[in-house]
Amino acid sequence: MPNQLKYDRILDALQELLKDQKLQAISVSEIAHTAGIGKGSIYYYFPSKDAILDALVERNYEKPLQTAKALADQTDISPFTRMAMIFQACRNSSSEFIKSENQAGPGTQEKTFLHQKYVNHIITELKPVLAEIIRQGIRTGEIHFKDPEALAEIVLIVLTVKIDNTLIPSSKEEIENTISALVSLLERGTGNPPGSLNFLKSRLS
Amino acid sequence: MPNQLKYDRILDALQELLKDQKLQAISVSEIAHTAGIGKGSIYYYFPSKDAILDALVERNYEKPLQTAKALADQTDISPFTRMAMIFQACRNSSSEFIKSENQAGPGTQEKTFLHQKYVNHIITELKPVLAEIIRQGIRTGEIHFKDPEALAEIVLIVLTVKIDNTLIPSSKEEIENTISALVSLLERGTGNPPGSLNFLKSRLS
DNA sequence: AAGAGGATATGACCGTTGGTCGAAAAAAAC
DNA sequence: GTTTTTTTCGACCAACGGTCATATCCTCTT
Repeated sequence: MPNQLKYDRILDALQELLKDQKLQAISVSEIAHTAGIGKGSIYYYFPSKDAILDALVERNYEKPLQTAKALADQTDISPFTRMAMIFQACRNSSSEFIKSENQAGPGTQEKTFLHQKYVNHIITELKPVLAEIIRQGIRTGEIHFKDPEALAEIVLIVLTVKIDNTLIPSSKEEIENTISALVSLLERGTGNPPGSLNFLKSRLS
Repeated sequence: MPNQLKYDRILDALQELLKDQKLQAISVSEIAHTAGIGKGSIYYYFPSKDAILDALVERNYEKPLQTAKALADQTDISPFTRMAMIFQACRNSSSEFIKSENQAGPGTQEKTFLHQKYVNHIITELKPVLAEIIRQGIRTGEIHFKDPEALAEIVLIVLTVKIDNTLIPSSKEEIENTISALVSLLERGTGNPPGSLNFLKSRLS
């Protein structure tokens, strides 16, 4: 909080360095040098090296998450439309930040917490929102399901894991197929006619 | 390869130490000492600290995966029973090895490759097996679904992510709920009567 | 204008780490 | 028994994350 400028400078530096190195290979001194400050200053703004990564993830996903959260209260929009908007928010937020080259070999496995963090962040933040939307859909009779929280979690897990595309790297086609299958499962699982949720499938960037 | 005994001793040591420490907190010297050998010898068997972890993951998931794979050909057993056995295999393999204390706070995120590896390994290895089982179920009319591969993937993603319990740490109760919801979704999504797949829910250890 | 006092910034410094290496010990080969 | 190869080892190294006493800056008060 004290000096937002330096704080951001540090985050920028880490983001820059992450583009072509794994986290383990980046030293705190390196971050400090890239940010144009002394190493000691890093620890004035962050308690640990890991905390910098946490903050970076936080910063990059704050905006899409906030807009997604705002949807929960828009009760005038159909639950399914709002669900589709959340789907879209997930897609945008991921493609913006994590553009890792998926080189083969065991080297890339170090950048994974970044992805883990992304998935974790999105799911935990979005789950209550989506659950609330589902709950509203249940109330209006548009959705039939017993446990809104669990359904929200299932949807978000599959969605984020597939969209992130790091845990189980797949072709674009496979991703589409899985999401299509998820939508089919949702339709039948929530008592909706086939094809009624098709708009959820809309293109992946 | 040269001396399988020492090799295994090292893996045992790491496994033991992982029970109550995160990977970063375990030093190579510590592993060596626990294994009862000199530090230098570690590097006679493994090229790096991370390679030890890789080997450990490999060793721990080989057996349950092999047995799960063997199920694919057991066409005399009902597809649902075989699915339940795969569910069980996932549970066993994870609970056996990954017993992380899920302390709150952002500190624990360093052990993540281990979990990422687990999830990735299980899903990619088990997906064709489960898909084949589902395909057989479709052929016999016990399951109604269009895309067996995608369904298998959805099931495995939710299952492993929840069972691993690292991406979205939850209480045992929440895990049960999510899996119950998945089963409900499966029942209705595959044209089966409610409750018919209940045995898939069987207790988590 | 002076200076007191907190906020900010820093690099030398510390304990420890992952990994290397030459040499010793053990085993194998002859 | 002697050479050769495999295996073991801990002292050693560079580099790391993190700490700290000190230094600089900024803002008030007088």
